[in-house]
Amino acid sequence: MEKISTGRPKIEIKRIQNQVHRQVTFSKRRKGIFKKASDLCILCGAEIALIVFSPAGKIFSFGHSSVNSVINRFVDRSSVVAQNNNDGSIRELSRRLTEVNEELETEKKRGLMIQDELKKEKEKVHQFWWEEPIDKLDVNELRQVKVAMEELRKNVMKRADQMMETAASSSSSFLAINSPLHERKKMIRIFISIFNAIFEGEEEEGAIEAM
Amino acid sequence: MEKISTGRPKIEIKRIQNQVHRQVTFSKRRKGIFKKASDLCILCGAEIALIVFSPAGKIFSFGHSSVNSVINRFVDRSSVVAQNNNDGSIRELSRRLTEVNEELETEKKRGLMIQDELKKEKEKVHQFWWEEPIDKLDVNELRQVKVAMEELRKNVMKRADQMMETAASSSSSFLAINSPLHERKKMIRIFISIFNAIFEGEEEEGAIEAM
DNA sequence: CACTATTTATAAAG
DNA sequence: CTTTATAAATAGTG
Repeated sequence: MEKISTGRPKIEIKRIQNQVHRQVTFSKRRKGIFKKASDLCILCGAEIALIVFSPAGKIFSFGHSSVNSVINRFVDRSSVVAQNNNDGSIRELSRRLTEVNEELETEKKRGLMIQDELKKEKEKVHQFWWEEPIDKLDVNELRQVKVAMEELRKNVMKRADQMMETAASSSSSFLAINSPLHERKKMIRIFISIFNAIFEGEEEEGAIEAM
Repeated sequence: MEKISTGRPKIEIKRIQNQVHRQVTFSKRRKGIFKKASDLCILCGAEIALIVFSPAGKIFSFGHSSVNSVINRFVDRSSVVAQNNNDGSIRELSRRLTEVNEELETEKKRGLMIQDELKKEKEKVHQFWWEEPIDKLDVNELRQVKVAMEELRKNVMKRADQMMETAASSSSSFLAINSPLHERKKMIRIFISIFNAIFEGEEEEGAIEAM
C-alpha cells in the first residue's frame, strides 16, 4: 500500500478545458480570493473593490467600505477631467439608483417580515374574545367574569335602548349614516336576541338553587 | 550558523498596529491577491476587476478584460437601466431615481405604521377578554356574540354541575388536588353567582318585549 | 529582496 | 460537503 491519494498536483495556469472541473475550481478560488481581499482590508486598512463575473455571467462583488465608493474613487482618479460632464453624471445617477434600489429591497423585506409577525400575533391572541374558553379561569378570574357579566348586561340593555331611540326618531347617528332603516331594525332585533340569550334561562336556575 | 528561525507564525486577522509591519504585509499580500485574480481569470475565463487603495492612498488595479469594462458591466447590472451616453438615458435615470425614491418613502411609512400596529397589538396585554368593550362590534360580530353567549351559558351550567358533583363525592379532580374542601365550596358559590348574574334579569326582559 | 518554517489554499477523490 | 496530500503564500528574519 503506497499512496492512497495522489495529493494535490501542481497545475499549469491556463484555461481549464473540462467544464465541470472549471466550475469547481472557479467556486473554490472565488471563495479564496474574496477571503484574501477581506483579510487585506482588515489587516492593512486598505480600500478594496473586487468584482467577479463567472463564465456563466453570475456576478460576485466585494467592497470595503463599499464597491461603489471604491469605484467612484477609481473613476475620479483615472478619468482625468474628460468625461466629467456626461458619463460622470450618468455613473453617479446609476450609483444612486442602485443604492436606493437596494435600500428599497431591504425595506420591503423588513415590511413583509413585520407584517407576517403582526399577522401571527393577531391570530395568536384573536380568536374573537367571545370565543375564548371559560374553562381555564381561576377563582379570582371567575369573580371578575361575574362583575363583567353584570356590566355586559347593562351595556347590552343600554345599547338596545339607543337602538330603539334611533329607530323611533330616525335621527342620524354613526350607524344611521351608513345603514338604511331596515338595517338598523335588524340590529335592534339582534340586540334583543342577545339579551334574550343571556337572560332567558330560568329553568336551570331552579336546579342550581335546589343544591 | 544557527537555524533558529521561528518559522511562520499564525497571525490573527485584525488591523496590524505597527505601521512599518503593516506596509510590508500590504505589499506582500497585494502581490498575492493580484496573482490570485489573474489566475482565476486565466483558469476559468472569469471577468474580474480588482481595485485596491493602499492605506497611504496609492492605487492599484487589475482588470480582465479591463477594469472599466467590468465596472461598466457591474454598474449596468445593478442599475437595471441601460447606460447609453445620451441625455435621454440621463432623463430616464433621473425619472426612475425619483420614482424609486418615492416608492422607498412610501414603503418606509408603511413599515412604520405596521410596526406601530404590531407594537400596540403586543402591548394590548389584553385587558381580560371579558373587559373588552362591546360597543365597537358590527352586526355580524354581534350575531357571533349571541351564539357565544348561549355557549357560555351552557358551559357555566356544566361547570357548576361538575363542581357540585366534586363537592358531593369528594372525589379528586384537577381542582381538588390543590383546593381544600372549603375552597371548592367557595368556587361553587361563585359559579352560582355568575349564573345568577347572567340569568336573573326578568324585569328588564319585560321592557324589551314591550317594544 | 531572499530565505525558510509554517500556515493556507486547494486539486482530486470519497 | 469532507478528507487528504501537496502546492502556494507568507510572517519573521538577515
